[in-house]
Amino acid sequence: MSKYLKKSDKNTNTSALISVNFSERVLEWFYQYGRKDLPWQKNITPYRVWISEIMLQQTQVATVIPYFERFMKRFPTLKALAQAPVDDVLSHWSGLGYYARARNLHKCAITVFTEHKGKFPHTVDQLAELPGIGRSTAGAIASISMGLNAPILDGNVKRVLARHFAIGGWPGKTEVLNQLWQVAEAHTPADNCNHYTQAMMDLGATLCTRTKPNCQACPLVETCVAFKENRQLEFPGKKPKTQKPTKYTAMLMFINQNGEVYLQQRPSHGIWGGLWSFPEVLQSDDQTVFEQAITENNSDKNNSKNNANNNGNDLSAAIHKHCSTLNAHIKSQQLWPSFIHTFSHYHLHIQPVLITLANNPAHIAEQSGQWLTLNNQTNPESGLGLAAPVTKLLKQLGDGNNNGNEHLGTLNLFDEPV
DNA sequence: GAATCGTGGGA
DNA sequence: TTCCCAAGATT
Repeated sequence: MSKYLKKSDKNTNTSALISVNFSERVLEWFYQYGRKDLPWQKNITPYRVWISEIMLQQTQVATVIPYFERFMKRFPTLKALAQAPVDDVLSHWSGLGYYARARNLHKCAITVFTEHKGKFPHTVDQLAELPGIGRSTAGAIASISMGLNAPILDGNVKRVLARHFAIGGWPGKTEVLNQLWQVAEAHTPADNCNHYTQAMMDLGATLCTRTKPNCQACPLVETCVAFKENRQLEFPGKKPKTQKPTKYTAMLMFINQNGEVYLQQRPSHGIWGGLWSFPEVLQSDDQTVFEQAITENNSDKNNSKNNANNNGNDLSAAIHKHCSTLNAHIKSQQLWPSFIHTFSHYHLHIQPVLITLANNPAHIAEQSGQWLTLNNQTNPESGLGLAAPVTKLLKQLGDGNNNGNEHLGTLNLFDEPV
Protein backbone atom coordinates (compact mmCIF):
# COMPACT_ATOMS: atom_id res chain seq x y z
CA MET A 1 0.00 0.00 0.00
CA SER A 2 1.41 3.33 -1.03
CA LYS A 3 2.12 5.97 1.54
CA TYR A 4 0.82 8.49 -0.93
CA LEU A 5 -2.25 6.64 -2.20
CA LYS A 6 -5.07 8.90 -3.23
CA LYS A 7 -8.28 8.43 -1.35
CA SER A 8 -10.99 7.18 -3.65
CA ASP A 9 -13.40 9.94 -2.67
CA LYS A 10 -10.96 12.77 -3.23
CA ASN A 11 -12.21 13.69 -6.68
CA THR A 12 -15.95 13.95 -6.67
CA ASN A 13 -18.57 16.08 -8.35
CA THR A 14 -17.56 19.69 -8.71
CA SER A 15 -14.00 19.19 -7.59
CA ALA A 16 -13.49 16.68 -10.36
CA LEU A 17 -14.73 19.17 -12.91
CA ILE A 18 -12.45 21.88 -11.59
CA SER A 19 -9.61 19.41 -11.57
CA VAL A 20 -10.00 18.48 -15.21
CA ASN A 21 -10.44 22.04 -16.27
CA PHE A 22 -7.51 23.14 -14.14
CA SER A 23 -5.00 20.75 -15.63
CA GLU A 24 -6.27 21.27 -19.18
CA ARG A 25 -5.70 24.98 -18.95
CA VAL A 26 -2.23 24.41 -17.51
CA LEU A 27 -1.33 21.94 -20.24
CA GLU A 28 -2.64 24.14 -23.03
CA TRP A 29 -0.57 27.02 -21.72
CA PHE A 30 2.49 24.82 -21.43
CA TYR A 31 2.40 23.61 -25.02
CA GLN A 32 2.51 27.20 -26.20
CA TYR A 33 4.61 28.99 -23.61
CA GLY A 34 6.43 26.44 -21.44
CA ARG A 35 10.18 26.02 -21.32
CA LYS A 36 11.39 23.13 -23.43
CA ASP A 37 15.07 23.81 -23.99
CA LEU A 38 16.61 23.46 -20.53
CA PRO A 39 19.59 21.06 -20.60
CA TRP A 40 17.79 18.33 -18.64
CA GLN A 41 14.79 18.55 -20.97
CA LYS A 42 16.88 17.19 -23.81
CA ASN A 43 17.53 13.46 -24.03
CA ILE A 44 15.23 12.80 -21.07
CA THR A 45 16.26 9.80 -18.98
CA PRO A 46 15.66 8.93 -15.32
CA TYR A 47 19.36 9.48 -14.65
CA ARG A 48 19.48 12.97 -16.16
CA VAL A 49 16.20 14.04 -14.61
CA TRP A 50 17.32 12.72 -11.24
CA ILE A 51 20.61 14.68 -11.34
CA SER A 52 18.82 17.85 -12.37
CA GLU A 53 16.14 17.51 -9.69
CA ILE A 54 18.72 17.06 -6.93
CA MET A 55 20.77 20.02 -8.14
CA LEU A 56 17.65 22.16 -8.39
CA GLN A 57 16.66 21.60 -4.77
CA GLN A 58 16.75 25.05 -3.17
CA THR A 59 18.86 26.25 -6.09
CA GLN A 60 17.94 28.48 -8.99
CA VAL A 61 17.92 27.27 -12.59
CA ALA A 62 20.53 29.75 -13.78
CA THR A 63 22.93 28.57 -11.10
CA VAL A 64 22.41 24.89 -11.88
CA ILE A 65 22.88 24.92 -15.66
CA PRO A 66 26.71 25.10 -15.80
CA TYR A 67 27.00 22.59 -12.95
CA PHE A 68 24.67 20.19 -14.74
CA GLU A 69 26.68 20.42 -17.97
CA ARG A 70 29.99 19.77 -16.21
CA PHE A 71 28.53 16.98 -14.13
CA MET A 72 27.02 15.12 -17.08
CA LYS A 73 30.25 15.44 -19.01
CA ARG A 74 32.22 13.86 -16.16
CA PHE A 75 29.53 11.34 -15.11
CA PRO A 76 27.55 10.51 -18.27
CA THR A 77 25.92 7.41 -16.80
CA LEU A 78 24.74 6.09 -13.47
CA LYS A 79 27.49 3.51 -13.63
CA ALA A 80 30.15 6.19 -14.08
CA LEU A 81 28.80 8.01 -11.04
CA ALA A 82 28.54 4.88 -8.91
CA GLN A 83 32.15 3.95 -9.68
CA ALA A 84 33.61 7.41 -9.06
CA PRO A 85 35.32 8.43 -5.81
CA VAL A 86 33.08 10.58 -3.62
CA ASP A 87 35.76 13.30 -3.64
CA ASP A 88 35.30 13.59 -7.38
CA VAL A 89 31.55 13.97 -6.97
CA LEU A 90 32.01 16.61 -4.26
CA SER A 91 34.48 18.52 -6.41
CA HIS A 92 31.87 18.79 -9.14
CA TRP A 93 29.42 20.01 -6.50
CA SER A 94 31.73 22.66 -5.03
CA GLY A 95 29.93 25.99 -4.90
CA LEU A 96 26.44 24.53 -5.18
CA GLY A 97 25.98 24.12 -1.43
CA TYR A 98 24.01 21.62 0.63
CA TYR A 99 26.73 19.04 0.16
CA ALA A 100 24.67 16.24 1.68
CA ARG A 101 22.94 16.29 -1.70
CA ALA A 102 26.18 15.26 -3.39
CA ARG A 103 27.00 12.62 -0.81
CA ASN A 104 23.48 11.20 -1.05
CA LEU A 105 23.67 11.36 -4.83
CA HIS A 106 26.73 9.17 -4.81
CA LYS A 107 25.20 6.82 -2.25
CA CYS A 108 22.02 6.61 -4.31
CA ALA A 109 23.93 5.79 -7.50
CA ILE A 110 25.67 2.93 -5.74
CA THR A 111 22.37 1.68 -4.32
CA VAL A 112 20.61 1.73 -7.68
CA PHE A 113 23.60 0.12 -9.35
CA THR A 114 23.92 -2.71 -6.85
CA GLU A 115 20.39 -3.27 -5.60
CA HIS A 116 18.29 -2.35 -8.63
CA LYS A 117 20.51 -3.63 -11.41
CA GLY A 118 21.38 -0.10 -12.48
CA LYS A 119 17.79 0.93 -13.18
CA PHE A 120 15.72 3.32 -11.08
CA PRO A 121 12.63 1.68 -9.58
CA HIS A 122 9.39 2.68 -11.30
CA THR A 123 7.22 3.59 -8.35
CA VAL A 124 7.12 6.80 -6.32
CA ASP A 125 7.39 4.93 -3.05
CA GLN A 126 10.48 3.03 -4.07
CA LEU A 127 12.08 6.15 -5.48
CA ALA A 128 11.40 8.03 -2.25
CA GLU A 129 13.24 5.37 -0.28
CA LEU A 130 16.48 6.19 -2.06
CA PRO A 131 18.98 8.55 -0.39
CA GLY A 132 18.29 12.22 -1.08
CA ILE A 133 14.99 11.58 -2.85
CA GLY A 134 11.92 12.81 -1.00
CA ARG A 135 8.32 12.75 -2.04
CA SER A 136 8.42 15.73 -4.40
CA THR A 137 11.64 14.73 -6.14
CA ALA A 138 10.33 11.19 -6.48
CA GLY A 139 7.18 12.56 -8.10
CA ALA A 140 9.20 14.66 -10.51
CA ILE A 141 11.41 11.77 -11.57
CA ALA A 142 8.45 9.41 -11.88
CA SER A 143 6.31 11.77 -13.94
CA ILE A 144 8.88 13.53 -16.10
CA SER A 145 11.16 10.64 -16.90
CA MET A 146 8.86 7.62 -16.57
CA GLY A 147 5.47 8.92 -17.60
CA LEU A 148 3.93 7.86 -14.30
CA ASN A 149 1.04 9.66 -12.68
CA ALA A 150 2.53 11.40 -9.64
CA PRO A 151 2.16 14.84 -8.07
CA ILE A 152 5.03 17.11 -7.10
CA LEU A 153 5.19 19.97 -4.62
CA ASP A 154 8.24 22.13 -5.07
CA GLY A 155 8.52 25.83 -4.34
CA ASN A 156 6.95 26.81 -7.66
CA VAL A 157 3.95 24.54 -7.29
CA LYS A 158 3.45 25.60 -3.68
CA ARG A 159 3.24 29.21 -4.79
CA VAL A 160 0.81 28.54 -7.64
CA LEU A 161 -1.48 26.36 -5.55
CA ALA A 162 -1.34 28.52 -2.43
CA ARG A 163 -2.44 31.53 -4.47
CA HIS A 164 -5.02 29.80 -6.62
CA PHE A 165 -6.75 28.17 -3.66
CA ALA A 166 -5.89 30.88 -1.12
CA ILE A 167 -4.14 28.46 1.19
CA GLY A 168 -2.67 30.62 3.92
CA GLY A 169 0.13 29.98 6.35
CA TRP A 170 3.78 29.13 5.93
CA PRO A 171 4.28 25.86 3.96
CA GLY A 172 6.97 24.89 6.46
CA LYS A 173 4.08 24.05 8.80
CA THR A 174 2.89 20.49 8.45
CA GLU A 175 -0.77 21.41 8.28
CA VAL A 176 -0.22 23.89 5.45
CA LEU A 177 1.99 21.43 3.63
CA ASN A 178 -0.66 18.72 3.91
CA GLN A 179 -3.29 21.01 2.44
CA LEU A 180 -1.01 21.81 -0.47
CA TRP A 181 -0.28 18.13 -1.11
CA GLN A 182 -3.98 17.46 -1.09
CA VAL A 183 -4.78 19.96 -3.83
CA ALA A 184 -1.63 18.96 -5.72
CA GLU A 185 -2.91 15.39 -5.82
CA ALA A 186 -6.44 16.41 -6.67
CA HIS A 187 -5.44 18.41 -9.73
CA THR A 188 -2.71 16.23 -11.19
CA PRO A 189 -4.16 14.74 -14.39
CA ALA A 190 -4.09 11.08 -15.30
CA ASP A 191 -2.83 11.85 -18.80
CA ASN A 192 0.18 13.91 -19.82
CA CYS A 193 1.39 14.05 -16.27
CA ASN A 194 4.96 14.53 -17.47
CA HIS A 195 3.99 17.74 -19.24
CA TYR A 196 1.76 18.86 -16.39
CA THR A 197 4.62 18.52 -13.90
CA GLN A 198 6.89 20.58 -16.11
CA ALA A 199 4.08 23.05 -16.72
CA MET A 200 3.37 23.74 -13.08
CA MET A 201 7.01 24.46 -12.40
CA ASP A 202 7.21 26.74 -15.43
CA LEU A 203 4.08 28.53 -14.34
CA GLY A 204 5.58 29.28 -10.96
CA ALA A 205 8.97 30.18 -12.37
CA THR A 206 7.90 32.45 -15.21
CA LEU A 207 4.43 33.86 -14.39
CA CYS A 208 3.41 33.19 -10.81
CA THR A 209 6.60 34.68 -9.42
CA ARG A 210 7.21 35.70 -5.82
CA THR A 211 7.04 39.42 -6.59
CA LYS A 212 5.23 40.95 -9.57
CA PRO A 213 3.24 37.93 -10.76
CA ASN A 214 2.09 38.28 -14.37
CA CYS A 215 -1.52 37.36 -13.75
CA GLN A 216 -2.78 38.70 -17.08
CA ALA A 217 -0.86 35.96 -18.89
CA CYS A 218 -1.84 33.17 -16.50
CA PRO A 219 -4.13 30.36 -17.69
CA LEU A 220 -5.52 30.04 -14.17
CA VAL A 221 -6.44 33.67 -13.65
CA GLU A 222 -10.19 33.09 -14.00
CA THR A 223 -10.35 30.80 -10.99
CA CYS A 224 -7.47 32.15 -8.91
CA VAL A 225 -8.78 33.22 -5.52
CA ALA A 226 -5.74 35.34 -4.68
CA PHE A 227 -6.10 37.25 -7.96
CA LYS A 228 -9.81 37.75 -7.47
CA GLU A 229 -9.20 39.25 -4.04
CA ASN A 230 -5.98 40.99 -5.08
CA ARG A 231 -4.05 39.17 -2.37
CA GLN A 232 -1.36 37.49 -4.49
CA LEU A 233 1.51 38.64 -2.30
CA GLU A 234 -0.07 37.14 0.81
CA PHE A 235 0.56 33.64 -0.53
CA PRO A 236 2.38 31.56 0.28
CA GLY A 237 2.71 32.63 3.91
CA LYS A 238 6.13 33.86 4.95
CA LYS A 239 8.56 31.97 7.11
CA PRO A 240 8.82 33.52 10.58
CA LYS A 241 12.08 35.40 10.62
CA THR A 242 14.75 34.61 13.16
CA GLN A 243 18.02 36.38 13.78
CA LYS A 244 21.10 34.50 12.65
CA PRO A 245 23.85 34.09 15.25
CA THR A 246 27.46 34.87 14.36
CA LYS A 247 30.22 32.35 14.90
CA TYR A 248 33.95 33.00 14.71
CA THR A 249 36.87 31.02 13.38
CA ALA A 250 40.45 31.46 12.19
CA MET A 251 41.63 29.57 9.11
CA LEU A 252 45.31 28.66 9.01
CA MET A 253 46.71 28.87 5.50
CA PHE A 254 50.00 26.99 5.67
CA ILE A 255 52.17 27.39 2.59
CA ASN A 256 55.45 25.51 2.28
CA GLN A 257 58.59 26.32 0.31
CA ASN A 258 57.23 24.57 -2.76
CA GLY A 259 54.20 26.84 -2.69
CA GLU A 260 51.94 24.01 -1.58
CA VAL A 261 49.06 24.56 0.86
CA TYR A 262 47.80 22.28 3.58
CA LEU A 263 44.15 21.19 3.49
CA GLN A 264 42.34 18.66 5.60
CA GLN A 265 39.10 16.82 5.01
CA ARG A 266 36.15 17.72 7.17
CA PRO A 267 33.98 15.08 8.84
CA SER A 268 31.31 13.64 6.57
CA HIS A 269 28.56 15.08 8.74
CA GLY A 270 27.92 18.68 9.69
CA ILE A 271 28.68 21.86 7.79
CA TRP A 272 30.77 21.40 4.64
CA GLY A 273 30.70 17.66 5.28
CA GLY A 274 33.35 15.80 3.29
CA LEU A 275 34.87 18.96 1.85
CA TRP A 276 38.53 19.96 2.15
CA SER A 277 39.40 23.06 4.10
CA PHE A 278 42.12 24.90 6.01
CA PRO A 279 42.74 23.90 9.60
CA GLU A 280 40.53 25.98 11.87
CA VAL A 281 41.39 27.27 15.32
CA LEU A 282 39.89 29.54 17.97
CA GLN A 283 36.31 28.62 17.05
CA SER A 284 34.00 30.65 19.25
CA ASP A 285 30.50 31.99 19.57
CA ASP A 286 31.78 35.03 21.41
CA GLN A 287 33.17 37.99 19.51
CA THR A 288 35.11 39.39 22.45
CA VAL A 289 36.76 36.10 23.30
CA PHE A 290 37.72 35.56 19.67
CA GLU A 291 39.12 39.03 19.08
CA GLN A 292 41.19 38.88 22.24
CA ALA A 293 42.66 35.58 21.15
CA ILE A 294 43.56 37.12 17.79
CA THR A 295 45.06 40.37 19.00
CA GLU A 296 46.92 39.26 22.08
CA ASN A 297 49.93 38.19 20.05
CA ASN A 298 51.03 41.48 18.67
CA SER A 299 49.47 43.83 21.18
CA ASP A 300 51.71 42.87 24.01
CA LYS A 301 54.66 41.02 22.58
CA ASN A 302 57.17 42.33 25.10
CA ASN A 303 55.09 41.50 28.09
CA SER A 304 53.59 38.15 27.27
CA LYS A 305 54.85 36.51 30.41
CA ASN A 306 53.00 39.03 32.51
CA ASN A 307 49.84 38.98 30.44
CA ALA A 308 47.12 37.24 32.40
CA ASN A 309 45.18 36.55 29.22
CA ASN A 310 48.01 34.76 27.54
CA ASN A 311 46.85 31.40 28.77
CA GLY A 312 47.74 29.32 25.77
CA ASN A 313 44.40 29.79 24.06
CA ASP A 314 45.49 32.58 21.79
CA LEU A 315 46.33 32.49 18.09
CA SER A 316 50.04 32.16 18.63
CA ALA A 317 49.62 29.11 20.80
CA ALA A 318 47.19 27.53 18.37
CA ILE A 319 49.55 28.04 15.46
CA HIS A 320 52.49 26.57 17.36
CA LYS A 321 50.42 23.57 18.27
CA HIS A 322 49.62 22.93 14.61
CA CYS A 323 53.22 23.52 13.56
CA SER A 324 54.39 21.00 16.06
CA THR A 325 51.95 18.42 14.75
CA LEU A 326 52.85 19.10 11.14
CA ASN A 327 56.58 19.43 11.77
CA ALA A 328 56.39 22.87 10.21
CA HIS A 329 58.85 25.70 10.76
CA ILE A 330 57.50 29.21 10.51
CA LYS A 331 59.21 31.70 8.27
CA SER A 332 56.63 34.48 8.48
CA GLN A 333 52.96 35.02 9.06
CA GLN A 334 50.32 37.66 8.56
CA LEU A 335 46.67 38.25 9.20
CA TRP A 336 44.56 38.67 6.11
CA PRO A 337 41.43 40.80 6.19
CA SER A 338 38.60 39.00 7.93
CA PHE A 339 35.27 38.53 6.18
CA ILE A 340 31.79 37.19 6.83
CA HIS A 341 30.43 34.09 5.16
CA THR A 342 26.69 33.63 5.59
CA PHE A 343 25.03 30.23 5.77
CA SER A 344 21.34 29.47 5.79
CA HIS A 345 21.26 29.52 9.57
CA TYR A 346 24.27 31.50 10.83
CA HIS A 347 27.00 33.97 9.94
CA LEU A 348 30.59 32.82 10.06
CA HIS A 349 33.29 35.40 10.77
CA ILE A 350 36.46 34.08 9.14
CA GLN A 351 39.93 35.33 10.06
CA PRO A 352 42.45 34.00 7.54
CA VAL A 353 46.04 33.66 8.72
CA LEU A 354 48.79 33.14 6.17
CA ILE A 355 51.67 31.10 7.57
CA THR A 356 54.67 30.86 5.28
CA LEU A 357 57.01 28.02 6.14
CA ALA A 358 60.77 27.71 6.02
CA ASN A 359 60.62 24.01 5.23
CA ASN A 360 58.61 21.35 3.39
CA PRO A 361 57.01 19.16 6.04
CA ALA A 362 56.67 15.53 5.05
CA HIS A 363 53.26 13.97 4.71
CA ILE A 364 52.16 12.27 7.89
CA ALA A 365 50.13 9.18 7.22
CA GLU A 366 47.84 9.23 10.20
CA GLN A 367 46.69 12.78 9.52
CA SER A 368 43.66 13.63 7.45
CA GLY A 369 45.42 16.45 5.64
CA GLN A 370 47.54 16.74 2.54
CA TRP A 371 49.79 19.27 0.84
CA LEU A 372 48.44 20.45 -2.48
CA THR A 373 49.91 22.57 -5.22
CA LEU A 374 48.23 25.90 -5.49
CA ASN A 375 47.62 26.41 -9.15
CA ASN A 376 45.12 23.66 -9.77
CA GLN A 377 42.80 24.15 -6.85
CA THR A 378 40.09 25.59 -9.05
CA ASN A 379 37.12 23.29 -9.08
CA PRO A 380 36.32 20.84 -10.33
CA GLU A 381 39.79 20.10 -11.64
CA SER A 382 41.21 19.81 -8.15
CA GLY A 383 39.42 16.53 -7.65
CA LEU A 384 38.42 17.65 -4.17
CA GLY A 385 35.34 19.31 -2.78
CA LEU A 386 36.08 22.82 -1.56
CA ALA A 387 33.85 25.20 0.39
CA ALA A 388 33.18 28.56 -1.21
CA PRO A 389 35.34 30.65 1.16
CA VAL A 390 38.21 28.17 0.77
CA THR A 391 38.01 28.46 -3.01
CA LYS A 392 38.05 32.22 -2.63
CA LEU A 393 41.13 32.19 -0.38
CA LEU A 394 42.97 29.70 -2.57
CA LYS A 395 42.35 31.92 -5.55
CA GLN A 396 43.79 34.90 -3.69
CA LEU A 397 46.82 32.84 -2.73
CA GLY A 398 47.27 31.76 -6.32
CA ASP A 399 46.91 35.32 -7.56
CA GLY A 400 50.07 36.18 -5.67
CA ASN A 401 49.68 36.47 -1.96
CA ASN A 402 46.84 38.90 -1.93
CA ASN A 403 48.35 41.36 -4.38
CA GLY A 404 45.91 43.99 -5.41
CA ASN A 405 43.88 43.60 -2.28
CA GLU A 406 42.78 47.08 -1.31
CA HIS A 407 42.65 46.14 2.33
CA LEU A 408 46.28 45.15 2.43
CA GLY A 409 47.17 48.34 4.25
CA THR A 410 45.04 47.32 7.21
CA LEU A 411 46.87 44.05 7.79
CA ASN A 412 48.37 43.44 11.16
CA LEU A 413 51.79 41.96 10.71
CA PHE A 414 53.20 39.65 13.30
CA ASP A 415 56.76 39.76 14.41
CA GLU A 416 58.67 36.78 13.23
CA PRO A 417 59.16 34.28 14.55
CA VAL A 418 56.35 34.41 17.08
C1' DG B 1 7.89 19.81 15.18
C1' DA B 2 12.19 22.01 14.96
C1' DA B 3 17.05 22.18 13.34
C1' DT B 4 20.35 21.46 10.16
C1' DC B 5 22.31 21.99 5.79
C1' DG B 6 25.16 26.59 1.18
C1' DT B 7 25.34 29.80 -1.95
C1' DG B 8 24.37 33.58 -4.92
C1' DG B 9 20.98 36.61 -6.95
C1' DG B 10 17.48 39.95 -6.69
C1' DA B 11 14.52 43.40 -4.48
C1' DT C 1 22.97 47.35 2.87
C1' DT C 2 20.13 44.05 4.45
C1' DC C 3 16.84 40.76 3.89
C1' DC C 4 14.54 37.08 1.54
C1' DC C 5 14.72 32.81 -0.46
C1' DA C 6 15.24 29.30 -4.72
C1' DA C 7 12.80 22.63 -8.66
C1' DG C 8 13.73 20.06 -0.25
C1' DA C 9 15.54 16.19 2.42
C1' DT C 10 17.16 14.39 6.58
C1' DT C 11 17.70 13.88 11.46
